[in-house]
Amino acid sequence: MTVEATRDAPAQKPLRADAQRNRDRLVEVAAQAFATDGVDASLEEIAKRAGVGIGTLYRHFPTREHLVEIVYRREVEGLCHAAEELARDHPADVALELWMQRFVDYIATKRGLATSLRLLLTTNSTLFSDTSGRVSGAMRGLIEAAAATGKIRADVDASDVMHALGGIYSAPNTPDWRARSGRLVKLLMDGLRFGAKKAG
Amino acid sequence: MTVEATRDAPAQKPLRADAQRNRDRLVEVAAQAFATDGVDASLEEIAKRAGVGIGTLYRHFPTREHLVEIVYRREVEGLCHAAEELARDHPADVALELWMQRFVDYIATKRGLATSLRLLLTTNSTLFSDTSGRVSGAMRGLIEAAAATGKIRADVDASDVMHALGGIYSAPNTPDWRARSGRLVKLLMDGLRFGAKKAG
DNA sequence: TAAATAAACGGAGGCACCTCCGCTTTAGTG
DNA sequence: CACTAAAGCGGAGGTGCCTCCGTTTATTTA
Repeated sequence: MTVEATRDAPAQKPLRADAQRNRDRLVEVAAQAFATDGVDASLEEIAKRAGVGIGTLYRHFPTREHLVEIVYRREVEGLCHAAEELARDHPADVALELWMQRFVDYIATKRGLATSLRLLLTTNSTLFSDTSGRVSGAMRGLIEAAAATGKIRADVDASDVMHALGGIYSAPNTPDWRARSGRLVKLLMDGLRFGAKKAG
Repeated sequence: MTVEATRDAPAQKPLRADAQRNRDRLVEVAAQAFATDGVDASLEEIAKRAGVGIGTLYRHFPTREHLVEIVYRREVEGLCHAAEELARDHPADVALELWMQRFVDYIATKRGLATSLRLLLTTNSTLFSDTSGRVSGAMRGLIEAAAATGKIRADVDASDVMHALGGIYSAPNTPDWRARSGRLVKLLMDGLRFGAKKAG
């Protein structure tokens, strides 16, 4: 109840240089750890690998969920950024294919974080809308570009493709999941290329 | 991979007398502990208070969620049983009112278990359908009885009342939540009694 | 009732969580 | 540069989780 310059605009002031460094390092290491060992990766281990004390980790991320959320958002960010980059550096159909392969990795991560994410997605209502919108937006961009340049058939849209990728979300857990998903993407691409420019 | 009389009909054989005793005791104590301290109550403490070792607790309930689920189902069971009992021992409108007061306790518990339950309800798909059906069924019985005997107005049904109680679920967490909910029930009952037998 | 056996018990031990607070580092100021 | 306040660091320590396995107890059989 102490009255003390209660800040109401929480436009967080920039972190001190060392703090920012540590924070970045932590997220980096955590992303790796979650990917390798699942959401239950030891936070103490993460702190150690990032070369900081456990206290530092907890100051930056008060709960495991905070850290998971940051890592997940970063993943989404990376995926969207990759879309732009691939679009710049490759023919539209190749960009789309490469991106979908990366999308498989994203799903893999998402599955790894499943338990925590489920909770986060029901709790933190903005998380779902933020991320799913961004991802499908990135995909739409790639598809429209590929269709516009005649590299893939023009009679499909982003939601069709997203739907076609649905299988990746579901039937899981086998050790060959990743390989299978890769093949699914290839298959889908063949289908998309078939008939390109024909229907135009 | 050892082949060894794999039982396929898991009609669980009755527990040994002492085991059953311990199990009952654990659930009892856990219900109390969860109500008092929330879902994060110490399992070791629960075991101790139940007079058993922590190993025993874990043998019966491999995870905290198992225990939470059992406690929750027991709560639902109790609530439904109370409906029958109250209906037997009181005039229909009084039974309904008393039952709704108890319903408030149930909601309180449910809120206490919130985090775990949310996870359970998205994971364990039968849990939701089982319990919500039973509870609203019990309520419907009481309401129809009260309406049939002319103790409350006849132009409402169970889903109306459930809806009217919606406020109890939502706006929460203030220390006077329970008192407020109690008043809400009273208010609702007055409304239900008003016009009884008039419209018949 | 005594012996045999399957079921259940319980708590020590190892690991992870998370808080707390004395120490260190940074970023300003003169 | 020297100084200082504020920001950040880190890890010891107290607590809870959960597994593992030697010991105890209920039940069955003779």
